[in-house]
Amino acid sequence: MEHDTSSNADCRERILEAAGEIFADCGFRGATVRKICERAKVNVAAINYYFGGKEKLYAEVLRHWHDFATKKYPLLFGVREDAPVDEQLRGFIRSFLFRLLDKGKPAWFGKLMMREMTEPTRSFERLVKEIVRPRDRILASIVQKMVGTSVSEEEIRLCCASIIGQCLYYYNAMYVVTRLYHQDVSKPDEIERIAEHIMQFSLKGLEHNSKHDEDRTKKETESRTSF
Amino acid sequence: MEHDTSSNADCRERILEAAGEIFADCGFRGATVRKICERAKVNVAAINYYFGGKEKLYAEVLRHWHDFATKKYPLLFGVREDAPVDEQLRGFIRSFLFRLLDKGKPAWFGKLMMREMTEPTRSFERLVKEIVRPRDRILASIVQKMVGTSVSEEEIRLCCASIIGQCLYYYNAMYVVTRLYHQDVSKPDEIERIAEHIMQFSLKGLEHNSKHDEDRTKKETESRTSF
DNA sequence: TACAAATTGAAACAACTGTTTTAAACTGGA
DNA sequence: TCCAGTTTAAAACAGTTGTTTCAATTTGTA
Repeated sequence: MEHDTSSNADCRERILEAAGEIFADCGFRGATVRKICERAKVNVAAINYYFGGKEKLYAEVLRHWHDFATKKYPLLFGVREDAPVDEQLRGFIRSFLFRLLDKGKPAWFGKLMMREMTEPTRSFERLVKEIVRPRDRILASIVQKMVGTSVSEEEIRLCCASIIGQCLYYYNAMYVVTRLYHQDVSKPDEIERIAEHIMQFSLKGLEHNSKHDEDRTKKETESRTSF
Repeated sequence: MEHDTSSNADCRERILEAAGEIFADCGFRGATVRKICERAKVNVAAINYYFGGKEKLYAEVLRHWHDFATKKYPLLFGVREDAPVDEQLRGFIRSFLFRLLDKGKPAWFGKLMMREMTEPTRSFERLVKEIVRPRDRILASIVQKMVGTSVSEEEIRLCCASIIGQCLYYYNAMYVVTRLYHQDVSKPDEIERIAEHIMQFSLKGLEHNSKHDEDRTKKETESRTSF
């Protein structure tokens, strides 16, 4: 029979589960097929049999756990698109943080994405096109609504970067935060507190731009690349 | 002769140079002794002869390039400790960004540090104690001066995280920024622009927290806007 | 010059990598 | 029951890893 997309749920599922954890923990290169197979309790040949190789398994893992993450934490955390922009931004930040910091399966995809950003594999291009860019567009449109139309494209990009950067920090520097402050950033209460701080910090950061735009337009017009 | 700390400058130096680049590019696990030796134009046995193994070489590389980075980009970018706190913060941000984004050797240590944070090696503990914690203390004291004494330790930590997070973003998401906006974040002009944005964004973010402190009009007159 | 120590070079080592092979075990329909 | 087709299992494969061995070469010094 065809062993392409959706048969042999048992073994296949077990491999996807084990691979999700191992890839998230060790990265693509650091994860070994033997480690994955041991955790999934299957023979080393199973990965090649079901997925056709380590790389194709990795691509499947990305797909599988992205669906899972999207289902558990929608992009705006359930906030409706016609809600006040402030609420939309808060939803975005909370979703982004929970996807990265929540314990276990929900965070697997976030970790994989993070690894793709710092050391891309062959899946990078697809991920940027299908996942990063759409999300970036949504955040940019939220920011745009908050700062007004007189702010340049580039400054909106910088503001988006400031927001995303604050969120990513808690994942990237997780070991440091733990070591330095003995703070567990994966507890839901803590995530909520962090989210609210980033929300308030960014609200003020954005407000600045919306009031000052006329002073700085002369400096930025040179490098404006609108589409 | 003793081949312990500072002899055989030629071969040793060449290995440190090559290893700095390869480790920064590929990480500890990703870098192979053969790749390093090939670039350094030495035999594969040289690393074990001069440093006693890959791991000890790595520790030496961290030491060596940290000294280099500190010399080229001091912690506050040359701003004196008695300068206005705003200037100190600006110096800190510029130093942090240039250390990460500047091209070639100056960035090697920043990249190695970043890798240590996301996937620690045996050098992690020492780096946190000797480098991360002191730097964190300096930033915290700057932030403390800016927001006043009535702000809790935890809120200062959150603010420091927001500042560092914004800086780290441009390194961690470098591939994404390049792909998404075709923007080269390693050009000095661009780094300066990013630094100034983070400076302004953070100034407002901090101001929010110190809203209840009234006595802070002396050094920030240039950037007072809303409220 | 002579000689012991330091350095280099090529080959080999054992451990580990992803993948393939080969055969045995299982499965479900005739 | 039988038996093709599917799935599992163990072993082996070729390639790479960090490290070691050991002889050849270079170096410093008396």
